[in-house]
Amino acid sequence: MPELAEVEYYRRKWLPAVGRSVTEVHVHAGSRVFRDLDANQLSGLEGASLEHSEGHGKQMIFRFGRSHWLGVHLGMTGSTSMQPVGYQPARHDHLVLVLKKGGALVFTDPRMFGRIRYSKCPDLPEWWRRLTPAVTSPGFTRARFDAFLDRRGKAPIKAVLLMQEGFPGVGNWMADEILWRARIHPATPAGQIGPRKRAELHARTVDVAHDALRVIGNDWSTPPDDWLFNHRWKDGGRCPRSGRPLRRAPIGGRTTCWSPSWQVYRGKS
DNA sequence: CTATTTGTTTATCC
DNA sequence: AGGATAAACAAATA
Repeated sequence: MPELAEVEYYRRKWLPAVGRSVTEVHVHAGSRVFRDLDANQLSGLEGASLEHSEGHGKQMIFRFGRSHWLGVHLGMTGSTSMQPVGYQPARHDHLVLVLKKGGALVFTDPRMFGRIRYSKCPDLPEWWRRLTPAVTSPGFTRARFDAFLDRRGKAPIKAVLLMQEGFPGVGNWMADEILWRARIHPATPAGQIGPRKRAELHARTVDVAHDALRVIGNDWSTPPDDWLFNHRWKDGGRCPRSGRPLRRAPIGGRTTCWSPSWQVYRGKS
């Protein structure tokens, strides 16, 4: 479920706990969400208080005390929540941080594609520092964008937009929305897109990220009907711009929705 | 029972 | 060697 804006929405769920300390750590040890991490290490959070948090693409990081870093990735079905006093962990809760003045921070994920990271170190951990520039940051330059597209020149642009090292936070619906706004056919090989269309694609990527954060990131509002978003999963859905039927098919390994009458550009020029 | 899912990693193919 | 693609992961839902 979560892409850039949904991740921001969930990250905020834990922010009311800033300044409060952890009294107990409950883990579902051995759960896939911990991967190579020994979940027992998380007991290091006991006694530390939540101090700071950042989001980046689909990743979030929470600092406890001065040197405890907790990373959360929601995968496909993960979510974070803050629960009231006396909360009883549910079946798919993998991490529960009980807070000193009551309540708990919870990470839940039925499918376990999500991931919890933990590091104890003075500075930002390596897995956070190596992230590439956010699409909403000044570091997301045309030069970097061009180099990335050229390097993945044979892959369909839809697949390239989903690559987190180039477009952190972009997921399936955002990629479709970006391509629809830029009027580029999703199967277009990335290297076949000419400079004018690249400028369009770069700009629309930034727009969709900002729009998604504004609309979904705060309170998960429903986007307006002039986005592709509201039409993409409906059978018989129509393009808000051309009024013609939308199409769905797997491209780049993922179900893709586009407007054949609107997204006519297929490369070159 | 089958097909679907807004994600990532690994294996395999080219 | 490095990029492209498919499979695997696991569970809920339609």
